[in-house]
Amino acid sequence: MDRIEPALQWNDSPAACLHGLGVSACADCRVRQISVCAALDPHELTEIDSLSHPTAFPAKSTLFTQEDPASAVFNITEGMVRLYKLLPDGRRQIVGFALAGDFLGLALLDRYGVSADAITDTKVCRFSRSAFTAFLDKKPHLLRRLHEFASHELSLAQDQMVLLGRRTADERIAAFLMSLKERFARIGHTSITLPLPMSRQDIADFLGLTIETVSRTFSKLAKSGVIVVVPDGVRLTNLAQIKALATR
Amino acid sequence: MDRIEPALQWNDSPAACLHGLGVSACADCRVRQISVCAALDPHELTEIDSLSHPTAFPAKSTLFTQEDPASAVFNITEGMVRLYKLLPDGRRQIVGFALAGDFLGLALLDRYGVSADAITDTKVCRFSRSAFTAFLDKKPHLLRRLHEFASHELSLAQDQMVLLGRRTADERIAAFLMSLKERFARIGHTSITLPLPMSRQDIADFLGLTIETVSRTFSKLAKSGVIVVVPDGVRLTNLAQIKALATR
DNA sequence: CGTGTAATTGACATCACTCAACCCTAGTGG
DNA sequence: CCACTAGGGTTGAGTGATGTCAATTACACG
Repeated sequence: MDRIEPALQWNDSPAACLHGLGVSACADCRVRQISVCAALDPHELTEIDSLSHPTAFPAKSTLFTQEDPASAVFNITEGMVRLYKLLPDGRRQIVGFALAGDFLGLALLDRYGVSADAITDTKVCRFSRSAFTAFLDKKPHLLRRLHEFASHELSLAQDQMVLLGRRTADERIAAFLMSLKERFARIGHTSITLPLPMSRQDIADFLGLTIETVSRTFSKLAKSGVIVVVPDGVRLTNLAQIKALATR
Repeated sequence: MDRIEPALQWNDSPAACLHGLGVSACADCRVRQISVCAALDPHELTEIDSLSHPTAFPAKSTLFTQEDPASAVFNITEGMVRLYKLLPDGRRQIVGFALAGDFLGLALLDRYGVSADAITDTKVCRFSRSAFTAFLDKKPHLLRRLHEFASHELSLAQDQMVLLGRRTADERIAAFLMSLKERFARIGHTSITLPLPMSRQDIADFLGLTIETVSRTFSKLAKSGVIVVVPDGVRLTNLAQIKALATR
């Protein structure tokens, strides 16, 4: 499932860099077609390849925090990342889960504004922000693609506002499962068994609930036969029902 | 305060168009410096001027709804607009209030995805989406500015997720007042008396609360001397306290 | 001076939260 | 091989912040 060219060895240490090993990552990048890079022609691909620093982050490591100066931007090629904001007293709101094909640092601002941790082992193409923006200045079609990505993010954020402001716990869980399922489908994972690599606490902090409410709601849905809770995931046994809950 | 050139007569009917009356709106546009148009040089300004359809929407009229094909984009020059999403059962989440200088239709998608109503009498520069995107294709620096606007919107949306997911009613109201005050300051209104042209129901639907909770919270803050509720607004008599509540 | 709409206030209900106990699994070390 | 531990997850009992329903007030408008 997670095919990696034998020559393409990813280092386990955080921020390990493969650039300069004679490995052409872009040429056989599995997420190229769905990432921002789809806007680039073969020649441009070799150009950006030379700017790219393939990097691996182990599970639970930090990509950046909300106060960090945004020195780099990231194209996720594998894994899952949580993006979140912390309040001074420790309350946390996860604003999104980023998957393969997603781009971090869209805003191109001086500070990230959100923190990002790898949930699973994660691989990214890292670019220095200055190099990336310089490249961007020469490639309006890439900027256009970046804008489309940002617009899509904004649209997801608006959906999440509806969820957080106006939906019940049941509906939040159902909508979460549906949207995650759709996102996994987009990157080629179409099983009705939905992997949930994040913790219950992560789900709670994404949905504006407590861990206990998340757990109880899973149990309730399981008892009514809509889902089956399995290790590190759920089977969506009654999709119609979940969809009904999610869009109600 | 709301200076209008005498020659620049705005029609009261919805979607009234002034283009072709020999009125050059851009030349003396009050929001040019803070809107997306700040990216344009004088020559480009005359170009976009010829694409612009100055339009007035009376209070309570609809600019567009979430299902509408996005045939136009809008630059708000005056007034206030609510942007919201409706669930099938009528629950509503306001995802933002748009003020002078804000741009509607940033995503450049086929559907708006959100609905927009004028709260006060509102004036906009309307552009057909096809004409605007065609213009955009020739002006990468305008696209860059549009992207900055979208990124800023995304950042606001993330802040709103924190508010909706993790803050108490008191904190939501305080944060709402602070952020609205800052936005009004940006467009030149710096008084400690903050106009609230939207209804309590609008505020409730923005903050994920009920109208009663909004009303009670205003009363509570007023009783503790932090604000004074006045017709169509509030006086922020203890800014430090409000800021403390808002950022806690 | 009535009428209608928005806002406020009060009384009560409820959904989700808090606090606490318990369970399950994986890892560790005897 | 099994006892022990630690961390994450589940479940239960009780509480509380916010929602619901209803009555009252304030204000704008004819």
